[in-house]
Amino acid sequence: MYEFKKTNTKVEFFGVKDFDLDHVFDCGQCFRWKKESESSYYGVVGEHFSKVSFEQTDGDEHADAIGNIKIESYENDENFWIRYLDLNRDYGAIKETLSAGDSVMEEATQNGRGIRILRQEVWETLISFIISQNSNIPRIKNCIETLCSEYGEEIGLYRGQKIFTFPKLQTLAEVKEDELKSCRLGYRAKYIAEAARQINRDDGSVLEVASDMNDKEILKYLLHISGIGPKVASCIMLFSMGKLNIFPIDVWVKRVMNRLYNIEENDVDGMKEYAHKHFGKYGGIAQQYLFYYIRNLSLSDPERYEALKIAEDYKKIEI
DNA sequence: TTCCAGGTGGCAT
DNA sequence: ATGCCACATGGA
Repeated sequence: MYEFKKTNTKVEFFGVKDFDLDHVFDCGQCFRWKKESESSYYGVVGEHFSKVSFEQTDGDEHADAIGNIKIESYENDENFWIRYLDLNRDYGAIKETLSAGDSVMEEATQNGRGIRILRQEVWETLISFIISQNSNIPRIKNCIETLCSEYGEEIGLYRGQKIFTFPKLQTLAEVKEDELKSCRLGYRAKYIAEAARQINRDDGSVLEVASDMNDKEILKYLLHISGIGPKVASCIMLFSMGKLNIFPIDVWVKRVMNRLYNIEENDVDGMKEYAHKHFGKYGGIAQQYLFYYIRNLSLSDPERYEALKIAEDYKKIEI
């Protein structure tokens, strides 16, 4: 178990296991953390500019590293960061469980070692994943950054860059849809304007208590909001409500489930069933390993990734 | 140029 | 319930 130390503007955790900053911030679950240097990222949590860095103290890069996390922020409540970074969960044990008898997962967990499922703010996650639909990660980041610079609050300057908070519910609920279009959100501008008004009308505090509701209730609430379907709802539940059992299915997960688990590409129910049966309460973590794995493969080793496709085509021909 | 990207809403069967 | 298709935009 780790130890911690803090001051007014700093929180440090020592001896943290199963933690890799790049994998945490770059695995596709969050969009606003920016890499500043090797092993250091900066971003905004709530109202506070924050800088997170990791120093490895033991193990090599191919093993599960042990090291120290340093957070420089006026958000200096260690419990906030423990929850945000999911530090009290034994990811080593989870990886072992998931990998038992599953060579795909063995490779995926190795690839994504040090991933932690963040517990992000519900409102920010909700809007971010409405934006994410039918888009790609670089553009999602751009859209969110523009949205923040237009409607967020400027809280400082860092290395010549203005730093903004994420826009508040009230702010977006009052914005006209036409105005939102200047953020290059495309057709999602309408969804966001409408979603903000709906949530505001429903009393925004539902988002604060949502985590305590059961999965069905949360899903029902989220699905009635404009621009939120099954996939976006799943991501909101997984990345902001601590519902680690939820298994979001997007194009990449469809690909990996099809090519490596041999499930029909459009059989979403079959994939959910498989995840429930084999990944159980850690379905969401498994999903993130798989998502990060297949996406990395397509970027870093296109030949091997394409080979999976070829294998799939060949299988079809055989049948 | 055309195709695709962490899908959803609306409409027709 | 299930199957299409339009929807904005930018990068490959």
